[in-house]
Amino acid sequence: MVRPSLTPEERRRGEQLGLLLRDVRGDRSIVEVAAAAGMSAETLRKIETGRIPTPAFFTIAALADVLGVSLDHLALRLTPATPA
Amino acid sequence: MVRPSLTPEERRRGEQLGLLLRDVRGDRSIVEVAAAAGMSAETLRKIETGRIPTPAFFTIAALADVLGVSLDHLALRLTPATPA
DNA sequence: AACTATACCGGTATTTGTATCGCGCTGATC
DNA sequence: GATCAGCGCGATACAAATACCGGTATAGTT
Repeated sequence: MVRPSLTPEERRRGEQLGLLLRDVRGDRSIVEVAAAAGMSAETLRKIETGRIPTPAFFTIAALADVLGVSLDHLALRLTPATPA
Repeated sequence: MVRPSLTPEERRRGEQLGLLLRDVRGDRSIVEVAAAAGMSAETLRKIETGRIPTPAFFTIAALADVLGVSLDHLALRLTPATPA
């Protein structure tokens, strides 16, 4: 009747997204990228380390824009099972 | 020093996303699409009507997948000013 | 050694996302 | 005209997203 806790799989998915984003960031600093995407460095750090497993759509969109990656590219690599 | 409230622009952006999604849904029922995307009909309804201005990334990704639209397609039409 | 920059983590605070329930409305069918 | 299904909204409940602060660690510079 309320919002259920995130499943381990959802958390894993968040980790994957984080790893992917971190990889794409490359040498650029967290502070720089976060500022460019209009978010705090803490938030970006948590996203990259998977401690924010289900970030907001526009947050990821801004990041993808700054990092020069396609959203579809990100999503495709992260739609694991999604069974039934 | 805490999480600030959403700006009117962010809310407008959420409305735009909702309109876009509703448009793409076309004739299919909310119930059907929501079920296919793994979410409740209420949630989809709120997203479409802009009452959830900043939905989760994976939620939109699942919807985009079900509706057969590109995430980049959605994001591009919604990155309004984002100046400086 | 002191300083600086970058990164990580834990805690705290507030807003938002998501789910369920209940009520009202409309349209179709009986 | 009563019933039923589907859509919409408001209220309620809890978990999560995001931001800021303080502390810690590591590496590079002077």
